[in-house]
Amino acid sequence: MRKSKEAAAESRARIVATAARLFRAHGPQAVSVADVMEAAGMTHGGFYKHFASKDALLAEAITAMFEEKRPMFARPTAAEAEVALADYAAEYLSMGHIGNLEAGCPIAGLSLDAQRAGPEVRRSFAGAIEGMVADIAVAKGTGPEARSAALRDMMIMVGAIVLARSVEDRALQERIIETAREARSDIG
Amino acid sequence: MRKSKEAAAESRARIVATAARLFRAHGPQAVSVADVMEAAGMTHGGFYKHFASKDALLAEAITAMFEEKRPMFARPTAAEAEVALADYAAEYLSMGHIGNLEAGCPIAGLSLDAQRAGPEVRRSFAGAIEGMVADIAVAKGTGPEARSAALRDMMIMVGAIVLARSVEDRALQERIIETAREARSDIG
DNA sequence: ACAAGAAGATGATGATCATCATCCAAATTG
DNA sequence: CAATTTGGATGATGATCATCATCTTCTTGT
Repeated sequence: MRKSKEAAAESRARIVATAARLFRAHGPQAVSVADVMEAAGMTHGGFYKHFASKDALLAEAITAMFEEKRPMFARPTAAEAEVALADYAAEYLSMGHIGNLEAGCPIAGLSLDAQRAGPEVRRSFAGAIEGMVADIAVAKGTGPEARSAALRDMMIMVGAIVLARSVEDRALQERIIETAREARSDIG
Repeated sequence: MRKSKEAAAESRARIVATAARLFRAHGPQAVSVADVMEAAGMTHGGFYKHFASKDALLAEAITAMFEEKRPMFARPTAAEAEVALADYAAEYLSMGHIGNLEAGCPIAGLSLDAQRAGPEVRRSFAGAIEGMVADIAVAKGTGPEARSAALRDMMIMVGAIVLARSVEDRALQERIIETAREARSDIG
């Protein structure tokens, strides 16, 4: 049955939000279009009324994931950005994040899949990361130095979560997290 | 037709080596058993004479990937290990590595897939990483400090490659590589 | 109010795949 | 050298999936 314009837009948003969770949790290849639609409370049939392809949904879901994170660290001034980033890093480098595939960092959880996907997906991923670098650089001051400092932070955080998730020993995971926190503050 | 004992062992090894390349390059889900067998010069039929399942092959391929890398950094003494690790890091943090999915670092190229796979695969991945941490710690001296230093190196290297591959701008990739090199030497 | 159109449901379709059953020929074994 | 294995080939099988066609029911522009 037909839905009103707002109801349809709501459906569409629900599909994207659901996909953002499921794709991160299990990987896009392991989640079917029907899975997403069912988790969003619909049947598979309506999908192509909203999206041109599964890849198109993935591209949108990726954008949504990054936009969901952005308020946590993006601030207009260096002083505010520095505080926000510190909070974000504290939450990022935590055992909770390791277990939280579903709502965790898309770089740590989806980057390999994005790299292997079509150009549409790759571009949406790359664009989001480039925006994130710029946002984080605000916390690091001005000039090219700030950009490098932002990259340094990001690679430590992403590397730590990827590494920690790959390991099974909980004590080692904690050690990795702790080491990453120290590395971040050692470098400044 | 039946093959001699050595010929069969050679076939098996070729399957593992081929899988190690293909799985890294395209992801295990995107590579079928038939793809691997064909690339190894056989038809799909013989596969289950060698392996219990696709996951069993993936687990073995993962072990093989790590063993292939081990000679590049593992050394018995701290002095030798330090030199070998420096060489390895120089090659690791390079543009060539970014483009070389097929023979690159399995942590940077396959960790998400391993995390999502069955327990057999996860265990083989986790075990290999734990061994690698121990090997790299040799270059960092003794005690728990060495282990942390090894982890710090690893997360920077893995994070840098994951991040660089996710981005499309070549100049930014180079900046990421360069930043990672500096971060490694800043920390020591 | 009515005609046109769109959201979403139901139900194909064609492809791909992991795994299994069989068969064949060469290699072991005794 | 005969009997028996066994590596590998050929060819199902059953499942899953992305995508499409069609139908129904409601919304919306007129």
